[in-house]
Amino acid sequence: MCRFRKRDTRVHGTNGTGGRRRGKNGEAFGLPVNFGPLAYWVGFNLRMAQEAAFQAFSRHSQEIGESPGRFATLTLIGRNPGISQTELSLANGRDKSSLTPVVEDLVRRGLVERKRMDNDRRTYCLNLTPAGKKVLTSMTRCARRHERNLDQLIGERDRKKFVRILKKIAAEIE
Amino acid sequence: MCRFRKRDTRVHGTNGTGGRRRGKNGEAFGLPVNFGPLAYWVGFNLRMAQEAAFQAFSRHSQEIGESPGRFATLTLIGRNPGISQTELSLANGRDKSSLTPVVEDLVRRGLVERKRMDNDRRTYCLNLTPAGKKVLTSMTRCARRHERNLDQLIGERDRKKFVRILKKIAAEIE
DNA sequence: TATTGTTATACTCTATAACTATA
DNA sequence: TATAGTTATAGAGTATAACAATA
Repeated sequence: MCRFRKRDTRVHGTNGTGGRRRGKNGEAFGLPVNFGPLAYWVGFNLRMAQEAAFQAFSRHSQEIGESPGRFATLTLIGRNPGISQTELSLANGRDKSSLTPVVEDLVRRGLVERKRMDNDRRTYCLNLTPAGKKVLTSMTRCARRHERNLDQLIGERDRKKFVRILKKIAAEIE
Repeated sequence: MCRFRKRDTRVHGTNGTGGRRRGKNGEAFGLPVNFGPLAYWVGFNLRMAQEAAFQAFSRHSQEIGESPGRFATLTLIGRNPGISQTELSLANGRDKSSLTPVVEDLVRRGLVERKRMDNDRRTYCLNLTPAGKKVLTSMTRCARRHERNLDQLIGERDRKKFVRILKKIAAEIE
């Protein structure tokens, strides 16, 4: 039988008395969910924060028809003219094969131009087209707005340290 | 023509002189990639840190044959005995349809038991089996190890504030 | 009519391995 | 042999919409 859901009773130990209340038709009354150790663990909260921030940025960037992933790619190409696909894939930590369809899409839409290197015909070098630069500019504007929102939540005083910790985790965890 | 990749020259403005050096066979010499504003933006660093931490935890939890996602699900069921699938999906912010195959898998492997509610035959209530509790225990041990690694990077002094900021982002961004 | 959970389906992002063309 | 990039393919994780059973 499973009529009521027992609440976690670690604090008071009133075994079996604290049921998840439901109406006579079984609907929950919004008894809060117990997250246990997830509530204070870094890993879980890191994931939740990242997902929320990513979704918010997704919504913003949808307005100009690009995805967050495209934004990082365009920025890296813009900042490193002539970068190769392998270098690019190393820079954002993905396999080169994952980059192929992305670059293909950017080329097809006229945002990126791809030329063979003169002295190594295996290698492509990537550059933004004028159209690509324009898209990058508006995505950057969009990202700055997003960053301002984040800054307001974090507070200017803590921001630097916060980013420093994030970098440290990215670089040094295992 | 695209023989050398021009380096971003914002600092010195030596237009065209700083090429990405390559050997005569075209291999790069490890000129560092310029990340531009990505280097200090919260959004990008949040993503990088989360991915690194997630992967590290994935490797740990693979040793006991579970994925990070399963861990959150098991914890929530363990902490909220009798929780329904809809409540569960709300608690970790996914659609209920995404939960179906997960719960199915956990039930099939004997970690979770699923019963219809007496007073609402539409609703399932979920509970851990003894086997499920055992798996949760070893996953929790594994997660605590991971958390200790993160704590070492963050530092005990900054940890609380760091988590507080993460929670704030997750709850309040947009 | 509304809600719980399932199904069918599809999309995004990613990786591995085998391949090609060049070196 | 080794490297740059492509292809074929697969897997994880997610969502939407239509649906059946129940309320």
